[in-house]
Amino acid sequence: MATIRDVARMAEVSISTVSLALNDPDRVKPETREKVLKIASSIGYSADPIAQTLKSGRSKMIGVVVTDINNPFFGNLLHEIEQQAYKDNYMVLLSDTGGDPARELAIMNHMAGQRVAGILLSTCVQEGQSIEHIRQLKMPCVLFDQQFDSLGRDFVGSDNELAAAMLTRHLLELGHRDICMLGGATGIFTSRMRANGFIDTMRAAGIEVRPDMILDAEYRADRAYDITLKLFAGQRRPTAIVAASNVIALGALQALKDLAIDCPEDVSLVGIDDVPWSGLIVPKITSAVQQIDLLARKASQMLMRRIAEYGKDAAQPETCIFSPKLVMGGSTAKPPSS
Amino acid sequence: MATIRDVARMAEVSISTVSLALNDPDRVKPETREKVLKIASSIGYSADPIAQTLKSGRSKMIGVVVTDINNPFFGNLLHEIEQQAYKDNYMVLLSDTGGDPARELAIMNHMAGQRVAGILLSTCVQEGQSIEHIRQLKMPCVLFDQQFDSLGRDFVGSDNELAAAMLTRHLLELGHRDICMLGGATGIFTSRMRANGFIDTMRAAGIEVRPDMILDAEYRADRAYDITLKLFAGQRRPTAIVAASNVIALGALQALKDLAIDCPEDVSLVGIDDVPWSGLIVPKITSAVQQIDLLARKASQMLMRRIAEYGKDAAQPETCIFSPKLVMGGSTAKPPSS
DNA sequence: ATGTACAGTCGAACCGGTTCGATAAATTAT
DNA sequence: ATAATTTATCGAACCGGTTCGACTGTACAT
Repeated sequence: MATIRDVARMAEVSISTVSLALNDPDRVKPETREKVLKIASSIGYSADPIAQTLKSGRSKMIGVVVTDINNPFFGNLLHEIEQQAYKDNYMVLLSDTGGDPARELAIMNHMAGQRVAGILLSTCVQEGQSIEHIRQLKMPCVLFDQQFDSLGRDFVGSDNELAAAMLTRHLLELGHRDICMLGGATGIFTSRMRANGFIDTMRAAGIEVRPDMILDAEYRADRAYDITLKLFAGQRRPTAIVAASNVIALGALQALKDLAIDCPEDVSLVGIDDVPWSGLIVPKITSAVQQIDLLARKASQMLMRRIAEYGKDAAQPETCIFSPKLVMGGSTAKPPSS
Repeated sequence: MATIRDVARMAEVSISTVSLALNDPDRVKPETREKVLKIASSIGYSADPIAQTLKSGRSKMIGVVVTDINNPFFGNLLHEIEQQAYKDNYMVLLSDTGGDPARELAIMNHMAGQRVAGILLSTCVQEGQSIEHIRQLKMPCVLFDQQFDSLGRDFVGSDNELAAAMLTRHLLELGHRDICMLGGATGIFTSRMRANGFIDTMRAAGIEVRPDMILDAEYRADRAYDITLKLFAGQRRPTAIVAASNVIALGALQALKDLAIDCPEDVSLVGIDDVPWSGLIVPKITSAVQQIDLLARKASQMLMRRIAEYGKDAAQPETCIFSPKLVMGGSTAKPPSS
C-alpha cells in the first residue's frame, strides 16, 4: 500500500505538503496541489484510516449496541442504520449484549477503545442498576428504544404508552373487560411504559388492573408460551391478551394454538410491533407498530449531528418520540358471550 | 486514558521494558514484571488497540459481509458469529451489500483499511463477474453460503443439491409430476446448485425439466409473489412448487393465498431454510433447513485458525459442507386428482 | 586474570498519518 | 531601498504502541 511518504517523494515535496494538499487545498500553491493530487491518484494512494484514527482520536465507525440481533425489530433497525451510515461514509461496529448489563459495559469499552465516532445504544440496563458507563461516556451517544431519564442523552423512541393504550382501547371497545397483559420486567423502560398505557386505559374505563393481570414474559417467546399455557390452565381465563412485543404475541399465539383455543373467537390477541410475513400468520395479529425506518433514520441523523459538533459546545439533549400505527389484523373479536 | 509512558514513568523503567513485561513476561526480571503489572493495573492501563493495530497491521475485529441482514438466515448466522467472535475477543464489523457487487468491493476495501484480522464473506458476485477483489485479498477470508470454485479459499456451506433433491423427491413420492421451481439467477452459486438438485431428481424419475419450469425469483419475496400470480394465471398450472429459499416460499404462499388457491389441497409448496415463527404460518411450509448454528461455528473456527496461522505457510483451503435437514410441515399433499 | 555467554534493560526507529512553528521567498507598504 | 506582510513549504513533534540492536553487569569457563 502506498503511503504519504511515497507520494511526497514522487512529487518532490515534503510529506506535510502532501497532507496539506489533500486536506486543506487552499494552503498550497495550485500547481503543487495538482501535482500531488495527480500522483496520489496515479499510485492509488489513500490515507490509512488507522493512522488517522490514532492521530485524531476518532475513527469512521459508529457502534451499534442492541440486546438481540435476532429480533426482527432490531434486524430492521440495523439494516436501516447501516444504510444511513454507509451514505455518511461510516461503517457499523455491531454488538449484541444478549440482555447482560456486564456485557454491555464490556462492549462499550471495547467500542470506545476502537475510537468509534459515536454509539447508538439500546441499553439492557434496568432501572436501579448502574448506568455510569453511559453517563460517563465521553463520546456522542444516542439512546434508542430504551430510555433512561435524567441521563442527559439524546433519545429516539416510540410512544410506548400510546401503543399499549391504543391496543387496550380497541379491546375495550369490542367489549372485553377481562384483559391480561404479557409484558417485560418493570425495570425495563419500554415494558414499564407499555404497562402504564395498559393500566391507565383500563382505569379510565373503570376497570382496576390487579397485579396478577400483568405477567412478566421477559420479552421472550418461550416465556410467553409457558405463561400463556399456565394462564389458560387456571380457572379465570381472560378474554383478551395484550402482548408487549411481537415475539411475546407470537409465543402466546403458539400456546393458544396448541391449547386449541381459537383466536379470535375464544380469545383476542393484540401485540406491539410487526414481524416479517405477519400477513401469513393466521390470524394476522392486530398490532401497534413502530415506524422503524423513521426511528432508525432519526437516530442516525442525531448521532451524526452530535459527531459533527463534537468538541464545540453541545446542544441540549434532544428527545424524539414517534407515534406507533395501529395495524388491524384478524386476531380480535367480541368476547364470547358468557 | 493512561498510556504506556505513564506506566513507565511510575515504575521507573523504560517504555520498552513495560511493553516487554506485558507481552513477553519471561524477558524481564520477575521483580520488575511484578512492579510493572501492579502499577499498570492500579492506574487501569490497557494498551490502545488502535496503536497496536497501526504497528502490527491487524486489528481485533473480523469483518462479516452479507447480502441482506434482514433475511433471517443471515440474521441467525450473524448472531452466532458474533457470539463466537466475542469469545475469541474479537468484535464484528458488519456490512450489507444489498446484492451489489460494486458495493461489496467498496466494503471489502473499507474493511481491509480497518485492518480487520479476517473476513467472513457471503459474496453476491455472480459466475462470470470479476472476483479479483476476493482472489487478491491478502488476508484470511472464509466464504460461506456462496461458493466460488477455483478461488482457493476456505468455504463453509450446505449441500444445496441435496436440499433441493430431498424436497423434490418428497413431492415425487406424493405423486406430483408437474413441478415448478422458483429459484434465483443461475449466476448465483446456491441457486445453480439448488436447480441442479431439482433437475437431477426429476430426470431420475423420468421427467424432463423444461427451462420454463425454473423461474428466477431473485431470492426476493416480492418477485416470488409476482411470478406465482402470473404462473397460476396461465393455462398449465403446476401441482407443486419448489421454492429455492425461505423468502421465496413465503412470497409464493402469500400469492396462493391471495388467489384463493388452497395449499396443500390444490398446490403443494416446499422451500429451503426456515423462518422464525414458521410454526405459526398456515400451512407450515415443509422445508430443507440448513443447520445455521453449525455453519456459523464452523466458519468462525476456520477463520480463527487462518488468523492464527497467518504468515506461516498456510494449510490447504478447506471445504466444509453440512447436510440440510428435512422438516415436515403441512404444505404438501397428493396432487388433486385430475 | 581474561574471555565468553547471557540476562536484563534501554534508546531509537518504526507504523502512517496531522499539525504547529519556523523559514525562506515573494509581494506589498512605507 | 528597506521594512512589513503574506504566501508556500518544510522539519519536527506527536498519537501510543512494538521491536531490534546495543549496552551494562554478573556468572561461568578457560
